[in-house]
Amino acid sequence: MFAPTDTQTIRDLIDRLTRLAAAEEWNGPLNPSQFAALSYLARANRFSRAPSHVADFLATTRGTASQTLKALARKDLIAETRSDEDKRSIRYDVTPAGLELLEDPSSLEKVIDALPPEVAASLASSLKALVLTMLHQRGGRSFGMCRTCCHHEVTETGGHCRLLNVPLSPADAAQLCHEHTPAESLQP
Amino acid sequence: MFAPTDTQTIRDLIDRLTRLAAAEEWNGPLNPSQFAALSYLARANRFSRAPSHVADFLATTRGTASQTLKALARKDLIAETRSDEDKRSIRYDVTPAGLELLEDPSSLEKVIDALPPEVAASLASSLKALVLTMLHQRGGRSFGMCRTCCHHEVTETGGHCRLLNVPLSPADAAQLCHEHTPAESLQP
DNA sequence: CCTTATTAGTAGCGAGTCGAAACTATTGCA
DNA sequence: TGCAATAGTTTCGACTCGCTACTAATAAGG
Repeated sequence: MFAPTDTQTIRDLIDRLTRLAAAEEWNGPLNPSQFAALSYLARANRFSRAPSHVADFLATTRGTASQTLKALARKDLIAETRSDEDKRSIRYDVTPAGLELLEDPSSLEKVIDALPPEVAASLASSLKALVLTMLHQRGGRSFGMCRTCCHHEVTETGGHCRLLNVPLSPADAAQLCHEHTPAESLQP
Repeated sequence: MFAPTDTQTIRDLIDRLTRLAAAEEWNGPLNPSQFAALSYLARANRFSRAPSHVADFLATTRGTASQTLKALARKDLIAETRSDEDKRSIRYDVTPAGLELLEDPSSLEKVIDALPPEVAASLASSLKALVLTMLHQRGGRSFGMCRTCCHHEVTETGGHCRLLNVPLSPADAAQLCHEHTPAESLQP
């Protein structure tokens, strides 16, 4: 009487997990959206910290992202920097106060931490596959790390991005980029 | 140079998956919360369809659940029934229109459907473990099916709930119950 | 009995999400 | 030079969400 794993079951588990995390989480003064935006900014490289990039990452609109970022800026967790080359664009950097807030793990993170490593690895790869498929369907960007990007090139000093034509430090190469394109395509 | 699967990575994937689904999803006129509530009501047994049960399941407050249910009732997707035994309590049943709405799968469900069965099974069991641990921490209920409950008893006519002392049809035993307590505890 | 919790559900408040549309400023293109 | 595309913001309306205060019904204890 083994039911084949129900699609709805998985959908439901993901939904409940997110809700449970959201109910418990509220990292300090932040709601889930604000936390997700802050967490993204802390991991994105300097070319990927504009409102439109945050909107892309969070799968929302620029308008909504703009509001969320303004809320974070009001709390001094991020600071805006206007670009010189393109006077339209803005970059939001995480302040020390923001980084501090990101340090303590949420209850969900603690629970994930307790998973056996091989279970965690398998879970991560399944979820990654789902996310990539969803992204592929909606034409969204993958936002991976530069070192897994097809535009990334390893040099003797560190790395180099062929697309933006800029040198990348090892720290840079471990950050998320909005131009990221996986080096290996989905069907190998 | 294999990074051990990062806790934050998994947290982030779950979050992104939910956001992608939420952005795409919007089943008809429903937002994710309303859809989750409707989906729950369709799967819950007749003892588990009150606002407080929905609140428990969605890990929110009774106030919020009440509003969400009122919104669904305004759209004639659920109908309220007042109890005779306890004049305080209300039960919301899904209407034919509500059931119809639940039929077409969301884009996330389609993507999950495409997973190889063994991957889906492993994913489901990992997620289930995470959800159960989170629930255990916050003292929440598991909302499983009667047939996996420690109060459930198999009889010749179908099943029986020792807790509520009521007979259960096979269909009943496959629904979610707010009194559900797993037959096997977490540490066997 | 009668008083006093306790429980079930609701209303209202304030902050915030979210999509959509309208709007400014800047840049790019032809 | 002009027009379209782009970056970001603002405003609107519907809704979520936690919170507090509230009503009504039930349960418990004297």
